[in-house]
Amino acid sequence: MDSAQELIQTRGFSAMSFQDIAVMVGIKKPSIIHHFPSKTDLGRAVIARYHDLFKSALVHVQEDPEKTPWDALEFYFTPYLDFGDAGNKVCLCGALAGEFMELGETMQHEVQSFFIWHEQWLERILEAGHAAGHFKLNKHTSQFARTLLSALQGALLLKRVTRDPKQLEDVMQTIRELIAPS
Amino acid sequence: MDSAQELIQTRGFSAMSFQDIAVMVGIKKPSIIHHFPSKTDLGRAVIARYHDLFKSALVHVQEDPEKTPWDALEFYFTPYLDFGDAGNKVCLCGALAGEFMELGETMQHEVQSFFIWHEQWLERILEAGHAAGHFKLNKHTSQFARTLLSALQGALLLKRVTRDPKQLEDVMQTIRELIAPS
DNA sequence: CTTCGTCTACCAAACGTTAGGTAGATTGCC
DNA sequence: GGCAATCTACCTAACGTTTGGTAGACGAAG
Repeated sequence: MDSAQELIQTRGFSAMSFQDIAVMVGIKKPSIIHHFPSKTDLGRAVIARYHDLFKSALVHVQEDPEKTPWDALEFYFTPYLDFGDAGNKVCLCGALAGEFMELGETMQHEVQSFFIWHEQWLERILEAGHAAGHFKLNKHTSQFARTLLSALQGALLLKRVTRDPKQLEDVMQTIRELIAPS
Repeated sequence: MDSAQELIQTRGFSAMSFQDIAVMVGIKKPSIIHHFPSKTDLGRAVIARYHDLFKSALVHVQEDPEKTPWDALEFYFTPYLDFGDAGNKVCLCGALAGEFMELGETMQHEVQSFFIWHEQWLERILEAGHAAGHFKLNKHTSQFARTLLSALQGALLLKRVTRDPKQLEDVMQTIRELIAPS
């Protein structure tokens, strides 16, 4: 599943094959199919694992009373920054969004849930930070959460294309300045 | 080329095949290869045409003395809005960015040029609007241009995934409010 | 003795690409 | 004007490879 996820993030779901994974893991193709009977099954499993990982990490930092909403937001950025070790990895679901119409209903649903959950998490964090006076925001919290998520996903794609790590850092810094109380 | 572009925007470059195009156009597969000897050739041609279309349209509105920077920015949004007629089309280069590592050097360069040019165009418009007092901006025009482009590309992807046209409208409205002078 | 993970050996379908050829329009030359 | 060479767009047929997926055998472990 690690190999599958990496292949999706770097080359895309359509371009990923059982054979590619087999070579990376060191076993033969049918052995992989034994565990994931279809490509869709493998895709679903990878997305579900990815989603759960984010969920537990984000909920954890959100419920920690010692963490400010700023900490939560910075923590939200870090996994995206960490993708930078390879430099050519984007968010798993960002990659899948690019070939969304090719995914089949079940996987489409899973990607959709990922983004909807993320949008709502961001909105909650923003609202909590606003209520506590940490963030400066107008009333349209939901729209701003959408913009933030969009910008982050777009920045990851553009970072890979332009080969400029600053692409992501600039976007993050811009967001920080936009919500920092004057 | 119209069919090829539509297929890339909806299903992705890897998933697009000569056969698909052949069926849409009504001729046979090798006849298409007669015009575009390789899949890469076809891809390059489609990107170049797309890039030129944007370039001429954007430069035109930029140089029109009767148009304010606001008009230019709104005009910049419209082609992205027009993709909405199908509802499941994203920016051509946004789709290609998702499978960037699978594209081969020549196509990678073409996609890269597209985004770099766009980023610079946006920066010029923002700076002109700022100088003329139409926009409210801090000094980091380049970073904001990057954020704007990222948000736009991300919003197009998310719109298709969430099946919510408001996804794009919300992002556009947020951007307008951010740079509108108080 | 059954279950599990892996294997070899296949399959049909689709892929990008090549080869060889046909019909019709265009062009240069007498 | 007539004629041959060339070009263009398309065709059928097949190439070798890769795809997702299947069937059945093997050894190890409980």
